[in-house]
Amino acid sequence: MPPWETPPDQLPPVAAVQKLLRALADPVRLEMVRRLAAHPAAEAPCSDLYEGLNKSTATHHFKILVEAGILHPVMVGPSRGHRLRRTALQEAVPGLLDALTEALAREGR
Amino acid sequence: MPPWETPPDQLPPVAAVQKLLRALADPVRLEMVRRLAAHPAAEAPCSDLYEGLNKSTATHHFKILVEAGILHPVMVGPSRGHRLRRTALQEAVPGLLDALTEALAREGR
DNA sequence: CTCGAAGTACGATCCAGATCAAACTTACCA
DNA sequence: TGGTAAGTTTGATCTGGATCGTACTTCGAG
Repeated sequence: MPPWETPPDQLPPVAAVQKLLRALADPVRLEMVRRLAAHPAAEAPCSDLYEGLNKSTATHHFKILVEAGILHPVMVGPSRGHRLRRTALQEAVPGLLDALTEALAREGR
Repeated sequence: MPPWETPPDQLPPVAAVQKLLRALADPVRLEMVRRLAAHPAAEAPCSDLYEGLNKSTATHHFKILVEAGILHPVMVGPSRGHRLRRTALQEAVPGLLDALTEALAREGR
């Protein structure tokens, strides 16, 4: 979907709470976000963020996360990837991302 | 489902993050929780928490919220109702409920 | 004891969305 | 200039879960 890399100013706005929750409520997508959040750069190529999934299914999930304003599609080195929109999320729903990642960590994930 | 009122010690445990998100990701249920959170006593009869819904559909949603550990079925005055399990939730996923209610309030809801 | 109001249980329907396979696109590398 | 690796697109399928109507339960008021 990104011809090269989407300019940060024409990214979709972070969605409303309800849509955010919908996006995060899927186990596959939650895991994607968890891995990105764990990543130091909060940035990774697509294939690092899932396993045991058809590629087209992964694309489907990425699209939902991007449209919810959670991920930013970027180029990571040679291949495509995504960046977690930490500050935008923090602005939209302060504390949400932290609450989730901490709780997931405590669950042993 | 409650013969009279469920003893607090045999309530279902608060579910894992993923299941919590699933429970909250539905517009009807999110609104139910929002109204309860807004309520001073965090407690209300069923029918105060939704509108324009078939009663059996409402029961369905309540069941999901109870099984996720978000609500506690109780007697509110003469009729049945639910209480928001604030402290249990705060223990399980600190900050989540606050983050959501604040963001919803800022959305104008 | 019956009536009505408030929820619950059950069964049926219906649709969003999760999944996959296959074909196509792009970019990099030999 | 192929070839391969990584994603995307498209189209099809299938299932979880949201919804409703109807019947049943329970409680309080008369």
